[in-house]
Amino acid sequence: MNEAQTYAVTQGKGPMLVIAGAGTGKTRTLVHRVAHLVEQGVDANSILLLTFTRAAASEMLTRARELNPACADVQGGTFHSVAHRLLRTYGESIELPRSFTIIDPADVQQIIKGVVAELGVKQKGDRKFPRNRTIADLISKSRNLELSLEETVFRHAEQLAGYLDRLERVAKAFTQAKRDQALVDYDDLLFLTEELLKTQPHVRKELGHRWRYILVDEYQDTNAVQARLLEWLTTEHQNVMVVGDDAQSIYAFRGARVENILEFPKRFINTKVVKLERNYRSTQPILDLTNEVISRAEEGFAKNLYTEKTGGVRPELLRPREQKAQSRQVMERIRELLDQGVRPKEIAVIFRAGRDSFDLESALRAERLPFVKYGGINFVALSHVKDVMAHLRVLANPLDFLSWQRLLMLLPKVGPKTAQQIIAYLVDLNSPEEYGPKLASLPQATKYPGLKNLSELFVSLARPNAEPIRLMEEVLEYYEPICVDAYEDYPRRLKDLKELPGLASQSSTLWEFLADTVLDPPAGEPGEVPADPLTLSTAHSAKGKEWPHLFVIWASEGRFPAFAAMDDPQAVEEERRLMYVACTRAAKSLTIFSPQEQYFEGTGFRRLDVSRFLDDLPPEMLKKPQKGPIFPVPEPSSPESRGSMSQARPYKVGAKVSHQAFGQGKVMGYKGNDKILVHFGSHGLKTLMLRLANLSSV
DNA sequence: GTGTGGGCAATTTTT
DNA sequence: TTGCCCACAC
Ligand SMILES: Nc1ncnc2c1ncn2[C@@H]1O[C@H](COP(=O)(O)OP(=O)(O)OP(=O)(O)O)[C@@H](O)[C@H]1O
Repeated sequence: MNEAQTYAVTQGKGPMLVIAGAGTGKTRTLVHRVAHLVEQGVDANSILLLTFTRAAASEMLTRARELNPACADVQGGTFHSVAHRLLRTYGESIELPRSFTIIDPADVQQIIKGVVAELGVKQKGDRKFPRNRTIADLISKSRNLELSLEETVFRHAEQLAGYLDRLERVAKAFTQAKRDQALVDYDDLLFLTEELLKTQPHVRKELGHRWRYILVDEYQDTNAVQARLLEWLTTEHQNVMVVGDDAQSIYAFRGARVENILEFPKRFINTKVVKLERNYRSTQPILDLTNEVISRAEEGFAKNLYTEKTGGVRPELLRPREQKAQSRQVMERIRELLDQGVRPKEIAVIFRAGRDSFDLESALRAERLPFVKYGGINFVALSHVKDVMAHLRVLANPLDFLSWQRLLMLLPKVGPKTAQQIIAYLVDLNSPEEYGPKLASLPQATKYPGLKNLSELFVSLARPNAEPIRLMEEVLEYYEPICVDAYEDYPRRLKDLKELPGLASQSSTLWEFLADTVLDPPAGEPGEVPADPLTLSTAHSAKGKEWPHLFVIWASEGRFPAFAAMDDPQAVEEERRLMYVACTRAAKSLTIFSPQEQYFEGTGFRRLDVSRFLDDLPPEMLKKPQKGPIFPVPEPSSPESRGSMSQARPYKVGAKVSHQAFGQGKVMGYKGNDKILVHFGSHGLKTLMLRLANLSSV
């Protein structure tokens, strides 16, 4: 710990703000402070650590425990998960039903869909009517920004202004539908908790006593209601430490307010402000690049990070012709690193959007290189997984008609109408013991034989204290035949379902399991968790992490920044910060790929420029492919003809050449037309793709 | 009312 | 590649 870090770690009571750039040890300081407090005799139970993801919380707590085993009892989680726990305990005092369940964005969209149909606000053939997803995002945005829907539409979706009155009706009906079914969405968790703390002084007091120290990581990405929650939780003692970096604020799109961190000292009087400037993560060449990237932001961030690490390689920009060539080149570079003895765990590939890695994923699978992927679609959003979860959700919440509808429609000959008719009989259900008998005695029971099986399932599921894994096993046994019937591609889906018991076994109660799957969806693809995988991650999901060797792909205009962001200057600035976050994850090497072309349905290939965030950087900061046709050998015009064009053998056998990673070596020969054999003193004989190696003569 | 197949558009980021 | 709408057959 350096001096500034030590100061932050050892400060006594009162508010503190650590605001500093990437890799300066903010998170580490937070962890050490937790351990320090415990060392000083603070009860671990009375410390609350709030983080951006639950994974971050458990990682930090693990690190704290390594410093001091007594940290095991420190409380941690996201704002959402802590809010959930509070509502489970105290929710009844604000008239929240005990049986409330949390819904995910897909459920929200389902409810919106139902509401739109019910209100009849969408005219037939109206092509411009916003998608359910768009409406859901808009409503959430207006809540998080705490603006009226009108204001939100006006600012962020002007093209929908004509639908405003209808959208308002949809929003209202959506709120009512949630209330009727005791459903709580992500935003509700925060706002209901605020209501709880605001209206229930005894709860506030109790919590003020329970949590004497509150620490928050990534504070730049919190929204207005989260900041208020923090104030409510700390009114009693003001022992609050927040850390963050305004230059890394990347969630404004969902209502995060960078003002939270900037104005923290105003909200908490006598705040001690700590700034850190020494970077412990990256080499100087990487910092030179990232400092430059962020210095070009409109806000003019004054970041001046330095390191005492010496040496390091210059970040490099490569311009593959298109997606396939990009994947090939990334694979090639990864192979080189692995050949040098780098572990896959030390390598990550970062990109803007979840789908940006699809092509690379197939390449990795073909080469049997194991990887984990963070970001993009998640496992619990798969429709067959949701089918299964619906059966468990109604066990917890009898009023969850959304789930009833879903599971009823799985029965043969039951569609939306029949499901609604059946649901009309289910409204007075109170507890799972009643489900089986009720379903069996339904007037529709004879006409729809599926109801009998369902009834039997619920008879055996009606065990209030059963472990989630047991319940899961029963539901799966029931559901698997349905899955086979319902989906053409059932083998793949059955394979996914096999992962569910494992997931369920990690929670000890049904409530916990349901909340966990929604609040902490398992990352990436289900199944085998490889021992030493490469990491693929969206830039958002990479926040707060680091890897020795980093590749950023699709750094081209239209992809990063995304087309969708390009006509809103504020969105472009957020993309810039996102690029900064991406690049600052690198410790030792940073290689950026910017494909020159992208294929569009219909119009074919279109040229893409280098991302504006990286354009015009001096070659001292970013090594670029040489311009001009001579060298490196141009990409073949189509993947099929690969190799056949590179006739050039630019180095004589025996010539001395230099390579970015391997240093100096001697050309030993060629392999085919596109591979060169070079002997490097320290690294031995290497076969390199001529096109990618970027050798230079010495 | 339910099930199915064709056509067509859209596709950022996440607790 | 998915997901949604629509028209049509049972
Ligand atoms: N005083 C120190 N001595 C040695 N290593 C340190 C020190 N402080 C931080 N580090 C290391 O620097 C790296 C970055 O630290 P950390 O993740 O805490 O930074 P951060 O400020 O939270 O970064 P970011 O904002 O980019 O997420 C980590 O590998 C950490 O172990």
